[in-house]
Amino acid sequence: MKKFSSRYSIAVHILSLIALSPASCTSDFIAESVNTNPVIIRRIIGMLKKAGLVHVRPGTGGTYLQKGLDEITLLDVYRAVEVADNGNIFNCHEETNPRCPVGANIESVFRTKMVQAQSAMEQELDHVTLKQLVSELKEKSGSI
Amino acid sequence: MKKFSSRYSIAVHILSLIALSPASCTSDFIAESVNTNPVIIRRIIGMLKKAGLVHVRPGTGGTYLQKGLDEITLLDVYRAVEVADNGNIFNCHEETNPRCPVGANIESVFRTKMVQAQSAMEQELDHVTLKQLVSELKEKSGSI
DNA sequence: TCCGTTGTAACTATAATGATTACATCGAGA
DNA sequence: TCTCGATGTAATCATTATAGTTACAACGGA
Ligand code: FES
Ligand code: FES
Repeated sequence: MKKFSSRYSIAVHILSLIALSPASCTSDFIAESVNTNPVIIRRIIGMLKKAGLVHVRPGTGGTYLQKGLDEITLLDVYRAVEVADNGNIFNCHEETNPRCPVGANIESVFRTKMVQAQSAMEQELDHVTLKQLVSELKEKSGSI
Repeated sequence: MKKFSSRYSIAVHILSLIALSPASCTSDFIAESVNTNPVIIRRIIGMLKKAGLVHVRPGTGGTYLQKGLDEITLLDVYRAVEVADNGNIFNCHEETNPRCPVGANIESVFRTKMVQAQSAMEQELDHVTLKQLVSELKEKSGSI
């Protein structure tokens, strides 16, 4: 890799904007705050919708939270958009030489350790709700 | 992203093989266990060498650990090969609209949370030494 | 001196990402 | 009912990381 897709930070941005903005949040409006193309926004909103985090008013336009701010954690958002193939961020090279004791067994040992490490990260994300994040945002920006 | 590069799992594989194999570990020998091209192995060994984890006998051939197995953690290996640009695995979209309260402030708030999550993962990796990993490998494979 | 090995450069193919254009569809309001 | 703005989505393109491969100079022990 290098880095995760910026889908994640954009998704958090979108949800925060919806939470804070009194205006109707169309993809054009959001795109202006994020500073990207509206289609990028719509794609990400599509994933958030599929995860049950928001609903959209088709035709008329506008995206709205489907849950309370304190019911959405950063982990929920992460899961909604990250799409780490089957959820694992660590890659294990496949098809090692089975006749070598290391090649035959290292995969399961390595994988176990990686699952632990990844879980530690995800638990951390699970402890932060959008409510907390948005309140920190408000502090920094004075008011909206 | 999707996933981290398999460089990481291959690096762990290489170090484990060196620790367990009585034979001289040339890139060809290692490549056969990992089941890939020797050049891939040499590239990764180059990174491990730069990190001070192994040394190589040029000319003659063979790679050897430069530290004790209990002095090398999975975090050391991760740092040696992962090259997550400047070390951050989470991406934050840049150049948001500074005139929008969310765009102006979300980056620093988001970044703080991500650093915490990433640290939790890295701490987990720091708690596993190659010694532990290799001993688990031995258990699974009987003996070498 | 020979010969196997290392260290790199160069090239290719594949895949993910981000951006963009295009357009069918929807739905509220005139 | 018709219009108009918004959504949903397909298609295309440029950029970048990765993995694999060939080629070859440099090294150093036998
Ligand atoms: S087999 Fe996955 S670590 Fe080498
Ligand atoms: S500015 Fe980085 S989250 Fe939108």
